[in-house]
Amino acid sequence: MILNVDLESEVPIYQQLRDRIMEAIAAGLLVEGSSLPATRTLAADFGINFHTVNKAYDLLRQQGLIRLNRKTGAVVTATSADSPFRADWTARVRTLLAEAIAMGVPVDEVLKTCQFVLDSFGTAQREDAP
Amino acid sequence: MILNVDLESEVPIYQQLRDRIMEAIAAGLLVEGSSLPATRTLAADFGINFHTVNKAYDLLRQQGLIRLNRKTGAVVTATSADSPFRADWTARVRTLLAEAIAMGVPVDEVLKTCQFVLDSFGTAQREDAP
DNA sequence: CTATTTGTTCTATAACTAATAGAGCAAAGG
DNA sequence: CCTTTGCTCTATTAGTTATAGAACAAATAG
Repeated sequence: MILNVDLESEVPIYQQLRDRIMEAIAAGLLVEGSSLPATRTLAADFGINFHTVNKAYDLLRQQGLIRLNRKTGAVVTATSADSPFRADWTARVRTLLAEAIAMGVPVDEVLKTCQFVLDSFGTAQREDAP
Repeated sequence: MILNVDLESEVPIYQQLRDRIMEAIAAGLLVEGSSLPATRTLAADFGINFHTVNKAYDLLRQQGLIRLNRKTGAVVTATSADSPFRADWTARVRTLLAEAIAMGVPVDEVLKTCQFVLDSFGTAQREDAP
C-alpha cells in the first residue's frame, strides 16, 4: 500500500490521506478486513503529526468505511451507500462535471473519462474473490 | 438566473456561488456573452458582503470562464480546457468516483448517474444557436 | 464633459480551520 | 503484566472565510 501524499499541495493532508485510502478501497487494493497502518506509524512514514492521520481515519470512520479498534487498529469494513449519501454525492458530481462542461470539454469526452477512471478501478489486482 | 446558495452550508459561500455559476454555464443557461449581475447587486440579493461575490467572480476569471470589465460587469467567455486543466480535473473526478465505489455503489450505477447529470445539462433550455 | 456605475485595491477584524505538539488515559491483545 | 494502539485534552501557529469601510480607476450613459 503506497499512499501518494503531497505535503506541498493546497489540499489539506488529512483530506489527501482520506482520498487516497478511498481510492485504494475503490480499486480493490484494500478490501473488507484489510488493516491500515497505525496512526503513529503512518505519521512517521510521511513525517507528519499523528493527529493529522487521526483526523483522516476519523473521517473514514464517520463515513463507515473503516472500523477503529484499540490494539487491532483500523480495519476496512463493508459499506452500503445510503440514500442521503447518494443525494449528496450526486450534487457533488454535478458540480464537478459542470466544471468540465463549462470549460469546454465535450460531453462524450467527459463521460469517456469517467468510464476510463471506473475501468482503472476494476483492472487493479483485487483479491476479494473467496 | 436563480442561484441557489445555502448560507448555512459548511461549503464556503464564494465557492457555492462559483459552483452554481459553473453549473449554469454547463447547462447553457449562461452562454458566451451573457452578463452576470454586478457584485454589489448580487451581494445585496443574498444579503452577503460584496467582497464574497468578488472572490467568486475572481475565481471564475482566473479559470477563464468570465471576463470582468469596469462598468460593463462580468461577462461569460468562450473557454478551451487546456491539458493541465484536464489532468487536474481527471484527478479530482477519480477521487469523487472512488468515493462512490468505496461506499458500495455499483460501477454501472455510478456511470449512469454521471450520464444522467450530463443529460440534465443538455436538456436545459439553451439559446446558443445563432 | 460630467456623473454614475462597476470592478479593483487596501487595511482591518472576528471566527474558524489546518497542522503541529505534548501529555496522558483506556482498552485490547500477546 | 505490559505494550501497542486508539482516543482525548489542551495549546499554539499559521492560514482561510466572511464581514466591513474606504477609496481609486475606468468605462459608459446622459
